Amino acid sequence: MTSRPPNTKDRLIQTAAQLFQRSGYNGVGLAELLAEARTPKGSLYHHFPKGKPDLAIAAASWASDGMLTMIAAAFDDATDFRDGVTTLCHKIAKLFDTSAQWETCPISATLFESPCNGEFRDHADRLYESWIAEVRGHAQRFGVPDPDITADSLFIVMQGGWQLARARRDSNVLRGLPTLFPWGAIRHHD
Amino acid sequence: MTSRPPNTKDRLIQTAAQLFQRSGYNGVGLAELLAEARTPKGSLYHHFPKGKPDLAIAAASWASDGMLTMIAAAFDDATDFRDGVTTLCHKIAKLFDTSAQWETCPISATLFESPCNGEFRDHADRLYESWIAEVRGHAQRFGVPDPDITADSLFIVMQGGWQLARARRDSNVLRGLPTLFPWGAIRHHD
DNA sequence: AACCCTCTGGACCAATCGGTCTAATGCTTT
DNA sequence: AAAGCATTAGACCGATTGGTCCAGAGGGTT
Repeated sequence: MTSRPPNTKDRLIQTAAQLFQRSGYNGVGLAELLAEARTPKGSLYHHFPKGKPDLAIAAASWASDGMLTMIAAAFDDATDFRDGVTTLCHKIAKLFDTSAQWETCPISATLFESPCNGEFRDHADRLYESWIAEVRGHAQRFGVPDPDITADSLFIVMQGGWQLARARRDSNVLRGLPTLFPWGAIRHHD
Repeated sequence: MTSRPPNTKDRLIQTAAQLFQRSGYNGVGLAELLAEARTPKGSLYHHFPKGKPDLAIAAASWASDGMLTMIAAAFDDATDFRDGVTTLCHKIAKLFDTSAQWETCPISATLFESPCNGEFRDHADRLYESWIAEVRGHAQRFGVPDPDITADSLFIVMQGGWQLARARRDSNVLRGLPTLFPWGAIRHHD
């Protein structure tokens, strides 16, 4: 795991991301969160004046950045696009094994059961779209026939794969995803 | 939507399923739930002695049954397996349009952020597995080459597809899933 | 030293949480 | 009619929720 950052704000963000991913936005109380981060309540409302919602946005963004760099790392070292997909799936399978195996997608857990649905939803959409855009870029770079559909498909398969892996408690579901990925069948739908 | 059942217990189950799907298990208070179901608190604890967790299990089971009959209906009227997949995707796209478009998979929303993770998790796994088993049965009936992988794949693609559809607020993502589904590429992974 | 501003520490708050308990209300069976 | 059980109704409870507020600690700058 990442070591505990000395910076109070970052410590809040990271423990929030961690706890929200485990129990969801509404499943984590400020008391638990502050205890875990070893931070008094005053600091929270200094760094995040709007309180819990503010912190949730920041935590989701931080988690999203982690995923972005993981995607980038997988495709930067790849010989072709398919190779990148395979390493990404294995990286995520490892992440699945490392983390508690009942965790949800951090974005979904943090932002998709909010009280103020509007802002949270928009932010979640933007974060997801940034993942897809990152993949799409690499697909284009490797000359994949249909980068848009390809990037969407990878997102779909990874999200669903994580869900099934969690239900089965088996990270091999994730490792098997490249086999399932529709390499030949990619084409536009109306 | 389904009309409000006169039976108090069923009314509790159905409104619970509805609200949990919208806001998650921890996002719904008993006060809101009871008000929506027009039921006093005593009735809840009469029908569900263990309270909220009990009700959540029942609500998830009820929602799961709905999905099972939807799957069965899609494949019973189908000429072949692919046809069944297509109608199922269209049915779910319709469901997506009808329901509020920020809802999660009912099982996941109800059971995956619980306090008592053990029992909830096991129940969620069983419900998901029943969906997959239903699909697998139809795949076998239609002579699909690899029923296990096929059923798993459909689950993965639908779960991920729902997620992307929600992010994009576009049910056509779900309607396009059959195109994406790996019809030719299906084979075993080690 | 005096000042300023960022940040921390935690007491305190109303509101809501899930849950318990008991009285009253039916409906059924004798 | 009387008894008995299933169900409803809601007052009430301690614990916890997210949030406010302010006193003071800490570190620079002058």
